[in-house]
Amino acid sequence: MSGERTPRRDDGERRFLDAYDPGAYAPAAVTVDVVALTIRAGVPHVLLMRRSARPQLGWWALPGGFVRAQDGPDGPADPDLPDAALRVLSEKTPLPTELHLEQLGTYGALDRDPRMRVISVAYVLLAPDLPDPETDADQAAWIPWSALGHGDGGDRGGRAEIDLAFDHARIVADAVERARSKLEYTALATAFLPPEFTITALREVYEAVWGRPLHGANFHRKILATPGFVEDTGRLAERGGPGGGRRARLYRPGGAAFLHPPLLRGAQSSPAG
Amino acid sequence: MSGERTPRRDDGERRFLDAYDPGAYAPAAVTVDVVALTIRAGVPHVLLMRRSARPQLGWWALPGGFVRAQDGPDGPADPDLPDAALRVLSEKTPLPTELHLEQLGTYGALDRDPRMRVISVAYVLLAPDLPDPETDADQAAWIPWSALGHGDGGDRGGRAEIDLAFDHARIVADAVERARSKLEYTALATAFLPPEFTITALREVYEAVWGRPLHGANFHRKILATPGFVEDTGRLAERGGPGGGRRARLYRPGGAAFLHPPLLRGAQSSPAG
DNA sequence: AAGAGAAAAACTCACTTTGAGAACAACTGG
DNA sequence: CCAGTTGTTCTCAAAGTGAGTTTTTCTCTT
Repeated sequence: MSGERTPRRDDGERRFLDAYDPGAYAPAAVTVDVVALTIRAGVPHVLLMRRSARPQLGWWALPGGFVRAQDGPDGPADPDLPDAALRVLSEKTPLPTELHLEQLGTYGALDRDPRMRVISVAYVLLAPDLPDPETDADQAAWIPWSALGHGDGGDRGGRAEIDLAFDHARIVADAVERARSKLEYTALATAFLPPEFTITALREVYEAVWGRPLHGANFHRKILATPGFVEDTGRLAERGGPGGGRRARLYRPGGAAFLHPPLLRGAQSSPAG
Repeated sequence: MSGERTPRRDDGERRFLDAYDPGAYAPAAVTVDVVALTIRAGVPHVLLMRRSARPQLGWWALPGGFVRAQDGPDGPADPDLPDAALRVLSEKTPLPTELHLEQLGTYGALDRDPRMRVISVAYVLLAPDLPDPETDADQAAWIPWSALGHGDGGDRGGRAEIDLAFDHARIVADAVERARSKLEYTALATAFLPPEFTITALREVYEAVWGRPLHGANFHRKILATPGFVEDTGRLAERGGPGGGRRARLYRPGGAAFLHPPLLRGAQSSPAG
């Protein structure tokens, strides 16, 4: 059992905490930045905002803001970092009901913000096609990855057309790589889709994120052979394709979080020779 | 090209920065905690320290400390977070020349430290068998994972004998899971070994971290078939096993960071039937 | 020096998974 | 009804994996 070598909190502890002065340390500003990813018409996009304040006024940047460490005039403290990420993002764009949020990493280089030492905790949000942000008109927009230099799967030679503020280009690059590799080992691709979807729609998510075509028949076989990835609803899509075609079966996400075995991007290749 | 929609820094920017007051935000304390992992005699260990200050005086905890946001009386500012992690750890134990350091995640729940809002950036450090910390005698020690409830590969039913301070048990659990999954997809196992090693030593790393035996012959075949995992030195180990046995070939880490295809823990199974 | 036992490395074989393409089924639009 | 399109199933060769056996080369003992 526990407890023998691990003392419990006692009166001395309580007295210490009452007398503690939280001002006696070198502080830093802590922010959260959110890399919101979605897929629109088969093309992966990231949500960016034009900075409306200095520094780097007018540059494209990730939505973000300061973590509320304590209760204050702006509102109550953020209970945890994911709460801060969702709060900050919801202040800029409406949030979908279904979403996946995960921590990406924390960036804290001395010179990453010219104002002061800023430690930024970055989050990745995956969501089905979201409405255009209605707040602030063209101050926020969904930008295709390709405009940031992440066009193809290997990021080979892609040059960015848009420069981002601070070190946000690096953060977006890390988020894109995170999404690409997570699709290999987890069932996360369904986070980009509505509650019910076809295998073809699922394949198009993989193709969009990885930036290359997959073999439809093999993909189909693999998905159905992976336990817990998808679950058959028993129903069919309303219509076939616009130019004809069989109606596709509808699936919903299965319970599995991880894929065993994984769906490797290095292995599966294009149908075109 | 860039620049058309992205204004460059101008005089207004410079004037803004000169007038900026860094005190006008709600601060939080930022710390780094390091989960140092190594393998001693086939058993994975983590470096823990007994807290010598309140709160939770006397409890086992991860080595850590405050990030130096700016230059101050204690020393110069940490240029980046990894620098802070290495500085903090080197203050408590000698560092090896070869090591792997990667960010694990950031923990910032409101109540994780009773003193104040503390945002902690956790790092994982993998290193070959390190000497015992000589500073402070029994204030720091290498503790086997099993004492923390991470004995077997699946963490099924393992109960911790040692409770950790704050949320450090959770951080260690995340680090252990990170190490276990990284061994599947990367060549990181060599970070636990000296510059030259045998395939058997490499297999023992996997067995220690995953907590289960692997099939030696298949492991051998798989390692040699994975391009860039290891590189033959052409030399042999000094001696065979203590009770006889062929001398093993010596390898060094290959250039590859990722394994294609991966070495899955779910797939490979024990030789005993 | 010879032989028993031990460890590393190579080999065998059945089974599974994968890549590539062909075939079949079910639909749309004319 | 027909041509074209899309979803689904099937086939087959190649590659990879799990399990066990065999061969090689050591150490230790007698």
